[in-house]
Amino acid sequence: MAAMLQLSPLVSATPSFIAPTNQNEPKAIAKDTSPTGSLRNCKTINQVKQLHCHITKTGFSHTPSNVTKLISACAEMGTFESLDYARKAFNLFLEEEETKGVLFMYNSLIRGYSSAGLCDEAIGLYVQMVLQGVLPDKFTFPFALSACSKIVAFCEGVQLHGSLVKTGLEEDVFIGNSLIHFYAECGHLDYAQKVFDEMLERNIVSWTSLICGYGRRNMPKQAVSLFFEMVAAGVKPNSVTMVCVISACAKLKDVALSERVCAYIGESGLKTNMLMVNSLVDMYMKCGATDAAKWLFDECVDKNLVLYNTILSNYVRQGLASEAVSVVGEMLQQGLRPDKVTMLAAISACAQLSDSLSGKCCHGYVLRNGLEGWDTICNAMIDMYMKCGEQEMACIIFDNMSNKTVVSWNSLISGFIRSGDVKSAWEIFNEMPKSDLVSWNTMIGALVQESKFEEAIELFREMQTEGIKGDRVTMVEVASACGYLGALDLAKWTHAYIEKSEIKCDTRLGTALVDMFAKCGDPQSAMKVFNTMAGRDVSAWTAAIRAMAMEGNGKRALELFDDMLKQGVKPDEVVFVAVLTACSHVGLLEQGRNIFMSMQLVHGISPHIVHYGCMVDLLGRAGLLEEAVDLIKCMPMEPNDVIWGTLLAACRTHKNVEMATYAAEQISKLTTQRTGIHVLLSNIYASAGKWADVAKVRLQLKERGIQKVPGSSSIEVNGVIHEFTSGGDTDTHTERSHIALMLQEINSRLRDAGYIPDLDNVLVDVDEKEKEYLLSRHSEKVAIAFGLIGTGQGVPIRVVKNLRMCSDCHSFAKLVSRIYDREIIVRDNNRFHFFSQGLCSCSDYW
DNA sequence: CTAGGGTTAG
Repeated sequence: MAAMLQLSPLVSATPSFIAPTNQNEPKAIAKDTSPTGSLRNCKTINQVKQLHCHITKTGFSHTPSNVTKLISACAEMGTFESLDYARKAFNLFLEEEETKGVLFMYNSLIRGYSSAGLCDEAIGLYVQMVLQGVLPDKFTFPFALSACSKIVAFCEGVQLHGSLVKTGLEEDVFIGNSLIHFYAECGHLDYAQKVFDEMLERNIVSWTSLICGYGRRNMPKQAVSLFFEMVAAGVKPNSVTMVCVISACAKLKDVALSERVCAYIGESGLKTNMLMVNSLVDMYMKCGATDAAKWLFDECVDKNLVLYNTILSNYVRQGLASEAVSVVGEMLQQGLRPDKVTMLAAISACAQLSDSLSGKCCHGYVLRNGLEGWDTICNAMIDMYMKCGEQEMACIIFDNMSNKTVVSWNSLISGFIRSGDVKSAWEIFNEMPKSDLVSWNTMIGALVQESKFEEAIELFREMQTEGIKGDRVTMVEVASACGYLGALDLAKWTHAYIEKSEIKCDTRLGTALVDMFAKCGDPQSAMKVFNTMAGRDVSAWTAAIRAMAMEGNGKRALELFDDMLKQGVKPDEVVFVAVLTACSHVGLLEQGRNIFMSMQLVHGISPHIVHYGCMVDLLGRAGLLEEAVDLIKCMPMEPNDVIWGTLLAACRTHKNVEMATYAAEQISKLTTQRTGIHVLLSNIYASAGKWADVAKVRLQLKERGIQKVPGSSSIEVNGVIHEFTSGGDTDTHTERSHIALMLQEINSRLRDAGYIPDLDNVLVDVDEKEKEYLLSRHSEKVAIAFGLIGTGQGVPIRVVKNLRMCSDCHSFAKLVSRIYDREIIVRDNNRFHFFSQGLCSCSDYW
């Protein structure tokens, strides 16, 4: 403390710390008759210095009253320089004088430091004053507490609370309000509420502080109900209260509730000020009432920078980048200077539009205005350059950052993943000093994107051992991985994990869970999740409809679609794909036709080529190949390889080689072709025994370097996923001899029951014996055999196959389900087959 | 003396 007091040497006439004054400063002294009194009129620190110098020369005495005036003038300015000047004058005074009158100086300085954000200084000064034996008063505590609130200095604030209880000041309403604010800012709403409850006297600030506290701690419901409680208690809100409660409404995204709250603006006769307009615009934007927000915004005559920034950030958040760009234009026209918040939004808009030219303009503006010191700005630029495909530029910014945050690293990682450079992403992920939840989520998401589902789950486990808990985003990725794997036990575990960890299941996660259970062949669980979901949007309904479609329950899928329409959910393109797929899976021909017609006529949605594909599939599967071709011919767009491929698949089902050849000819005219189509065509020729044509197609495949995707089936046994590839990969499996024996046993029991292998399904030209052998090694058969070994009686066998199941395997599974009295569920690449007692849920229509 | 607006990555 002594050292602190000796910071400045004792000076008599002119204080040594007075900097040379700027003679061009407006003269505050000019009309002055009482020199010390005019200190408070000073607008700049140089005026103060000049005046101070002047009155020191003319016999200024360092009386408590004079020094207090000097200090409060400086503290009021709140600049580092003015505070420094005040502090030095104060220290000087402390050395000359006793403690008389020093309390006011402490109060002014603590307030100055606190409002300038120099909170540590403010708290330090409070400590100094107590050590010096100066008793804080009812003004000291609010200043000191506000400093503690700003830097979330919980322990210090609690000590202050303790001391003020001793001084008996806790009944003061200002102090109570400061305590509420302090505890709320520290996240202890329980303590804030307790202070509020125990207050003997409350005013509007008490209510507002608590409402604001709840709102900011993401408890907007409590904030709004406290507001209604306040109104019911007869307390009138003021504009600050309204700003707080409106921002809570924005978080709830509830327009109706917001309107109820806003009714009090009129009722209280409150004049709307700039801050209120701003919070209203923000609220309407966040509630999705963009038109209302824009109307208010346009009505406002003297828009300020913050209002522009509000609408701008919201446009960017909603992905309306071009709207944002036009707002920036308007703003520049009004002569407003973009600040760092504006630039943040502008840079994000450039990122969304992949507009590196405008992005570079923003970059230039940032450099010219010295905004590159803000890490958020640099992070946004990294993201922008990455999204514009300029990795080098992003890396330069990253390398030049002196204060890299975890967001900087994460922006680089996600940028590399987006550009397909997963290797670099991994390097950064492993290299970064501190990874957070977002980093892990990004990497897990990348693995899911790469179809490395087991690795994704593995990384999720690793993340937990690192002590990082998953959130909604993590679980959406994990659920999606489970779905692709078709691993029901893992899926159940994931669902339980979400419930146990109290992860809030929002619409997105709920939808992911419905999809997961559907893909794992558990439509009951899928529907259970769906039925408990709160805000079901069109994608949630789509997931449920798809679940029913995959199960082959076309009727229920259509019922769900009807329910959705009845509940007023607007259908989109995607849901029609699910509904039409459901129709084609069970051959609901008329319903499918009607729904397809209703798309344009009732819902105003023009069918996309995908929807035509669904119709071709529906007609083709039903054997109406001619009608399918007619539909293709009158499509408003050029048919692509998928359309012809769908027709080709139908030709295979109905063994129409002639039309298959026609479809194949059409495909060969197209420049873009998928692998699957060639394989399909060669399979059709193979089934028909046209081995010369098969060879031709195979040669084409080889020439283009296209490889046939090998059939592969997986099955989860005791939490481990076993994968079998068609054509003898069982050799690598540890249970290979068991599986081979089991397959032999199954085949002989099936043969006794009258099973004859359908050799049409073997697509290579070999002798009968060899065909039979190859057929018996289809991956789903191997997986079923392994399932029979590895699981107990009564446990359903669940197999996931990457390709469409062949008809021989289908008959095989039906028979096994009867002879071994087991439920078998096979998910192929687009639907499920539930085998039980010799029958399949698809009634052999698939 | 106490309460209030806009902020990047998954």
